[in-house]
Amino acid sequence: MDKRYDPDAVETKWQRFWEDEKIFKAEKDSTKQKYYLLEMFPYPSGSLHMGHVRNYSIGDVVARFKMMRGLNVLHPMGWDAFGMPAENAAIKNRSHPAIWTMQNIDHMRDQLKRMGFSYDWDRELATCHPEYYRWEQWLFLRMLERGLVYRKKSIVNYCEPCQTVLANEQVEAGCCWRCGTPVVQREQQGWFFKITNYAEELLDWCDRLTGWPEKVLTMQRNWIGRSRGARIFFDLEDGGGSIEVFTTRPDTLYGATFMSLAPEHPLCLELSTGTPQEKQVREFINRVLTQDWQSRTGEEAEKEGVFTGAYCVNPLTGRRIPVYVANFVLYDYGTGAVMAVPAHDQRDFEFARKYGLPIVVVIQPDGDRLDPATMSEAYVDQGVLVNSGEFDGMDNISAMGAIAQKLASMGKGGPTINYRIRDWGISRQRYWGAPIPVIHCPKCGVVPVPDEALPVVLPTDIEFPESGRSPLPDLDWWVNVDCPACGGPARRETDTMDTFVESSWYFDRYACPRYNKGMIDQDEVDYWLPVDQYIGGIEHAILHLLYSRFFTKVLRDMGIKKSDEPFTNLLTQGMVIKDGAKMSKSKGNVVDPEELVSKYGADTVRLFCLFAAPPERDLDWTSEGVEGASRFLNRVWNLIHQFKDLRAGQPTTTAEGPARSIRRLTHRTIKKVTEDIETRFHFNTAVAAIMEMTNELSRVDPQEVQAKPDVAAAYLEALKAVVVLLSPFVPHVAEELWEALGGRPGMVRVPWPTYDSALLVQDEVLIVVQVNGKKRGEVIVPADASEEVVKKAALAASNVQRFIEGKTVRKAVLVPGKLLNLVVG
RNA sequence: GCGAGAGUGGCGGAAUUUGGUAGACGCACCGGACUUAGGAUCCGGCGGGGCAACCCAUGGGGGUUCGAUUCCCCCCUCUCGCACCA
Repeated sequence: MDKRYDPDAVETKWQRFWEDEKIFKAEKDSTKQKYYLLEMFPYPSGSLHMGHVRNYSIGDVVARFKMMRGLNVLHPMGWDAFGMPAENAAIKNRSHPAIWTMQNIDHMRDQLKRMGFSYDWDRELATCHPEYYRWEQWLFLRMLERGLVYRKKSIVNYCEPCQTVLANEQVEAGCCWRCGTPVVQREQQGWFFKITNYAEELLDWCDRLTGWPEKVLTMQRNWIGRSRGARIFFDLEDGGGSIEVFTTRPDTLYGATFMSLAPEHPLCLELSTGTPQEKQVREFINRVLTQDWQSRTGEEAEKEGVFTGAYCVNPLTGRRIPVYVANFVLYDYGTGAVMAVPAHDQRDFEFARKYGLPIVVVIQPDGDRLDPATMSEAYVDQGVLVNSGEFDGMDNISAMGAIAQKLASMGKGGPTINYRIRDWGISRQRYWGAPIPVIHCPKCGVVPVPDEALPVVLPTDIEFPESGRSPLPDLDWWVNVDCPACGGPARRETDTMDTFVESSWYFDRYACPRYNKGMIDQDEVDYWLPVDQYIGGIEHAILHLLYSRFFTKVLRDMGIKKSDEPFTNLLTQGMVIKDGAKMSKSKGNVVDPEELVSKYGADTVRLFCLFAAPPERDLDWTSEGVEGASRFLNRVWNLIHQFKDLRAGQPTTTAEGPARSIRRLTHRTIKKVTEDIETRFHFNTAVAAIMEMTNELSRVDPQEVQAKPDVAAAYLEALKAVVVLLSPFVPHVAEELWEALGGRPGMVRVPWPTYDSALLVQDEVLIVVQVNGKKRGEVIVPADASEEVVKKAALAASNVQRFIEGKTVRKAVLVPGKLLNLVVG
């Protein structure tokens, strides 16, 4: 394979070598600094797409680079193997989700291997394997013991086509994150993880995740949504308890003139039942609750409501205020009830105007007097309190605290912090997922499956029903069990866990994938975790990344993991675009990686992915660009083969001349490539620098290389550098060329080159001469020339003279080694 | 509406970290060489205007500076995220 570059032969050869030699096997070694590099594991959908190839190519550069830097690198791969597409495919092909999944895994594993990624395949795991999810079930039971799991009846998001409940995080703009169908609300029993217990910590740590993109942190902060305010109890007029509200504006309490409840709020019906309002309230609630999400919350949605017939009492004014049901109040947020202050909240203002409710101004802006009768919108800014009893005259910011304190002393509420984040609903009425390990006993209630009975294996000996409905509830032999507590007849839980549960801790399991004495081998996890660099798509900015952070904190608090956070650094890569749109089957613009690899080889495909754009940006796919990458590799191949028999000693040159220029080029490029990879992940500019270097090397006269020993030595050093610098990007062809140059196979064991800064300095430098900031000439001066010397040379340049003729040089600004600006006037 | 990011040749993108020759590298295109042939390869050109000296040019407008793609202010456009959050 000497003459022509044959990617297929080269790649097969080296992939076999890496596998045979177990080059990428990672082992704990406390004497070495570890580096845990992780890319988000794929869902085994059938075959690799370009997004995967890009993600994993980026990761592979980092992995190989860190290996060459001498770090002990853990770079694992596995499968996010539970999930709905498997069920859909099973229905379509009259097959079984497990078979479909396993076939896909086999195919995609081959594809990954064909790409030459540096994974330690001995650590491969699949989340649908009972030996994986048994520990997830084990953790579920521990969380249950610690009160971090609970079951409740609640109004949940339900996706009809997917026939399952969705967590809040899994609803995007009112639609299912997976299939895009609008979700409907449903009341249902389900299991929840108490992520709200960690809301505060999850938020606080956002400030300490300095290795994460600000964009992702902002999204997480908004999702958690902390707001400072007060809780306030409004007693119901007719005895019978009170309505609790949360408000960020306790300073406006004296202006609260009515109360608004979310239609889902149980009090709506409770309060109206038996009153003349009952019928109207029922009709209103029914209408709102059956409305789809779009029309209820869309921009044009009008604020509407109905009086419930009940009154409650403003705790500070003692005034009775009517209780309304209002369509714009969210049951999910705060307490599902809002004190309405029409003068100082735009929604309440509109609502009050519509239904003729009183508007009381309690905040007056500086130098203005608001009049409820003439106001055209709510006043929401700062001001001084009026109509507020003892608080009159106080600025509203101070009043927030003062009023909250007053409420606390009255036992009617007090200062509080509210979070937007809800608990994580993990129940899924689906088959292809990890069974929730509990048993329902008519006598004992919910009984945990005993640890020794784990795993609760998902029965695979089933006929998958065409309806798509989970077969589990109908599997009598599986469902009917003896209660572990009383021994009486009982039923298994038939909900399975949200598949995001599996992906919330797989990175821990990679540290000890075959450990069978527990979920986590602490020694291994303490050594490898946290993940030093995580790489994946931005689409997981909230879901997966937030859940994983939560799990890490739970495991830490259980004492089985030390890290506070799972991922120290996060890189979110852009999408792969073609013809201006994301690659998708429906758009018909998909490019199949497998076809490309068989046409050009994996190295070319990898190189293009890395060269065409920096990782965080979208990558515009062009077939011409791939051709370009392929051409470059051919040029490198030919260049190396032209000189592979060159024999030369160690380069030692220091005197100016061709050898010195070549060495300067080499060391300049080493510096550039190293910095681009290490500090910025700017692989596109790193590759560009190597291209520039090879371009310059091919311009050197081969006869001169052969004839002069010092040039030959410098040239050989340069060629080796090109190959080494390229090796993280295009590892197969690099190994082949390295071997041709007499190097030992296994380039990740070759130390990454360092540059000699002494070689970067030049004896003579080019100084750009500007006159009044515009370039007027260049001069070459000795590198150590004084300002006087440079100035003299500059003034002597003929073009410069034209621009200063007849004028005085008022000032000269010298940027050493670069530029001289003459200010004339 | 709010928040974040981005606007540079025909295209993808450099230079923004530290203000210092704008357009690296690649693609496309044009010309040439080799050739029976070239869609292979190699060499050269390639922001716009001008014969040239030069002038203009980094979304638009202002500002700071000897000097601004880079810093500051205003505006426009695009992308992404959130969107009645009380």
